Amino acid sequence: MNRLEKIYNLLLSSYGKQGWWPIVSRALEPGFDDMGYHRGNYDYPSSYAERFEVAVGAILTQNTAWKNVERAISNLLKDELLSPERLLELNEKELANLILPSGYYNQKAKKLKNLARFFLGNLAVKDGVPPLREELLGIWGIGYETADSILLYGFNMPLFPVDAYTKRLFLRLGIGEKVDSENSLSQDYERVRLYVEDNLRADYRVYNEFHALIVEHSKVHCRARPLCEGCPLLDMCGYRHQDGS
DNA sequence: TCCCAGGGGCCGA
DNA sequence: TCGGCCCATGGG
Repeated sequence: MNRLEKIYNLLLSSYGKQGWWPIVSRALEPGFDDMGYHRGNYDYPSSYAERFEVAVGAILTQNTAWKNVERAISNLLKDELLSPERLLELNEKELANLILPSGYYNQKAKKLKNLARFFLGNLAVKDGVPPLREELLGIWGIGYETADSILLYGFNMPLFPVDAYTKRLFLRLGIGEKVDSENSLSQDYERVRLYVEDNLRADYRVYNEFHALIVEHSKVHCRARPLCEGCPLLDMCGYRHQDGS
């Protein structure tokens, strides 16, 4: 077992399966909890509408707490606006107003419009065929992490999204040669992504859980101001924590 | 009051 | 290429 597999197993046994990606439109349905997290079924998303919802969420959650994203998505669902066709019928101001709780609403309104145009213009996506990563990256408003999140969580492609949490965690664990910055640089991004994909089984369910587990771990223990007491990775972490433990 | 949150684009050096 | 800045609401 390599180091990354060990970390994965420790996080999984500590926090359990995370049930990502939450599908707000299915909250409280059988197999989903009140937030839309599934209960161990990786066959979701299973429809065009659900894949689009994942992609919308991936944009709305950029540098934003999911709770606020949930509010924005609920606003769209309430008026049955969560489809490429309906989103494009809105003008940017109307859309911005609906997604206001997610922050950056003017930028994100533009991004969602671009996303909707892409979904409408790509017939294969309608049948569940994943778009090319390069296609997504060509859309204004979709960067590396958002593209990989859409492909992993929306289309079950084995790509590992690298977020700020991952870089911070790896930095503290001393993983990787030159993960020396918490800033998002494209070279750093690809280096970390390939490192994970080279060291974990190429299984979308593994990447799904690992990314979600890192987010959870980063909220509970490996926060900006770390809470090292009780950290499941403490034994293998070289980070000098300041809580005296 | 300040920090942080499941980033990305733009611009000047 | 890179560093700095902008975008913005909401919770702790």
